[in-house]
Amino acid sequence: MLDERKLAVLRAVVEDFVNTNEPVGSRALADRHRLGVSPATIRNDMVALEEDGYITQPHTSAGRVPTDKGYRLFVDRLSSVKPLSTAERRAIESFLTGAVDLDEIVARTVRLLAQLTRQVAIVQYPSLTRSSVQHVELVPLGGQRVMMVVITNTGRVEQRVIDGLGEVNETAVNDLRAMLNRAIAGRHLGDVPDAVEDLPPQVPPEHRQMAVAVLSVLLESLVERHEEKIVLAGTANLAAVDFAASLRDVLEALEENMVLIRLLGEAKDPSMLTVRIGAENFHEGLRSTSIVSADYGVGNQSLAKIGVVGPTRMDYPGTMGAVRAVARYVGQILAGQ
Amino acid sequence: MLDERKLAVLRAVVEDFVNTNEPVGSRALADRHRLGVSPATIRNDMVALEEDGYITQPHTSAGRVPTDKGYRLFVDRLSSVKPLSTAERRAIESFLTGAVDLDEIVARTVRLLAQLTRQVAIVQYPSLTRSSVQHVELVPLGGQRVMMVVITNTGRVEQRVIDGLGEVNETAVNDLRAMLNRAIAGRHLGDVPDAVEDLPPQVPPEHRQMAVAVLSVLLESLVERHEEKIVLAGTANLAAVDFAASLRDVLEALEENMVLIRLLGEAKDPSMLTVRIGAENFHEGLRSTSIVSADYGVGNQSLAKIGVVGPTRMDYPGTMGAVRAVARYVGQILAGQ
DNA sequence: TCCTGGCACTCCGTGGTCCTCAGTGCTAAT
DNA sequence: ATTAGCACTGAGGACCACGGAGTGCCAGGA
Repeated sequence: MLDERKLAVLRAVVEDFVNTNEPVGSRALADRHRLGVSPATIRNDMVALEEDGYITQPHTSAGRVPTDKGYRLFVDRLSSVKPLSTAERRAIESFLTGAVDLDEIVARTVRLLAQLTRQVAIVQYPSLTRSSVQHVELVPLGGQRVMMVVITNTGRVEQRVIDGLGEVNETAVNDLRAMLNRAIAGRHLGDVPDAVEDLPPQVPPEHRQMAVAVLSVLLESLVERHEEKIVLAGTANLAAVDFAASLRDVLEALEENMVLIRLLGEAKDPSMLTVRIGAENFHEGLRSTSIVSADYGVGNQSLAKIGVVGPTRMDYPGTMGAVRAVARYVGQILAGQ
Repeated sequence: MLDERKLAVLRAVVEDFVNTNEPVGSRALADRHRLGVSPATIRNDMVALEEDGYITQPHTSAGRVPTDKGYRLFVDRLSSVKPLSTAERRAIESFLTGAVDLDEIVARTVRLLAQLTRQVAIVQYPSLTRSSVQHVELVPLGGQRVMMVVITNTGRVEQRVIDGLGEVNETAVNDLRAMLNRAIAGRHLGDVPDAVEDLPPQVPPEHRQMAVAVLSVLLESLVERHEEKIVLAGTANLAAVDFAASLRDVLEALEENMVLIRLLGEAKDPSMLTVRIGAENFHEGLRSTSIVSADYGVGNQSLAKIGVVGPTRMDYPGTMGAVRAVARYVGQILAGQ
């Protein structure tokens, strides 16, 4: 059905269209790529490709444009991830080193990725679930309130004020803190529920109410808010593109954190590059965009995702290379913390 | 020079242009507004207004459009802040109540403001400088590291890891923590430098190095990062507007936090509404936008600013009303925390 | 003195026509 | 199977005419 040459034609169509943003015709193709055949032959191949739905014509006497299906084939079989230039690698390193805390690492990463790809970059904060507890701090705030601060090994800090505990006794708080840390320091957050299960009976009855309240907030804060935090950069790069959908729809989608989280979350193969093209995205406003995403983490433990959103007409090999490289570097930086 | 009627004409021009986004002519003005004079008279007034630079013509046979100077006069003398409808007030309340922590208050506020004004909203986190210390926590992390967590009365939490302290002695940390809290709990952050000045001599010599290191990081974290944090929402609303400058430039400016901070910071009259129109903004990309900003705070203590960015052609009275109302509500919410 | 109706003028935007041109599909020849 | 040749198609640009909105100016009236 699709012989070697037809595939070469498809590849050429994708590459040219990405470069020029104009429908590409058989003559231009024969000129720019050494396909070794005449425009007429290319035309015949194009008819076949169009029948199979890989390319399409905006109107009768125009050149061809890849369809989502065409891009999909291109990404899967016709291209390879483009490694970064050494200049780009150096840029990454100088950009990411010197960040003092997690917030800054994330902020720099997202800006770096936006700059490298000239598109919109998304970085998700390291998931709490997969990291482990470094320390739990309980601070009596006066009145009936206690502030709980959970510090993870990825440098993330989660804080919550717990109210309505009845009388807060300072030594009771100290005891509870010590007990908590003994039970869960060093554990993966996923293991925390099991680890604290049998704590309440060990607390003297007069403070048990407080202990239960603190534990329930602790557990709640681990499950509830774990993967919510996301950062964007490079939205200005969208202004240069003309979308089939209105720019407004795209910007609106990007402001919905829940949408982005789902987008990143839908990776097929963890720890691999994932590419979702055009209508493969469930969200209306993102029907004419593609998303390239990857996991990052420490060792082979995935902590969260990063990704890039751009027009379906994007430089897939280059974008994939940038996303992969940045994901790796961030992992290294986090490991070094 | 500018009699009552000319001012009325200017007001009418601004209002109509904001509504229709089309140059407004003398006939349309005479029809829509009860000015009590004929189009010819209005034309004469328009000539005067144009000579004084308040309005201008895109081309010879077109209607008039307000200039920045025209908007300025309109805002200063010809309009009043428009109070919100009761429906809008109710929306604010239901939107802001139920937020559990500072992050959520800020996030909800910025989205609320974007929604009310249908423009881009900016909210600055409450300044550390003007709030006071609730508690300082020091947590030994093992090795030579200590984590410092400063909790303020506005619910903000500032954390820092301090490294390279030499041997970290647990009791020394406990002593230092107690001493620190005695010295600065309840104080305004601005007073902290004075309050800790005479602490080092009170620390036993063998732990003095650690104490000095902790103090210097504490002071540094108060001055350095105090007003950096800013949140945006509603950029999608920009897509509907056509700017003189390219949309890209505007989006780029909005991504530069430092620019936004300066913009908000340049309020003339603290605790009042500030409006900066078009070229009054120092930043290139924002020459065709206006910014309406206001302080918010608890009592008469200003903590930070909120603002709205939109085209110079914006509904000033409505926007000002929304900004003022939201600023007040946020203040109340923060006070209740 | 100020306002107004009338009038000639200007220029934008629209719609129609024509033409060019890139690109196609088809057919016949190699 | 490939290619050259050719007729056909539709988008887009140039050109033009025209209607309409809006102006500036002037002369007459309150």
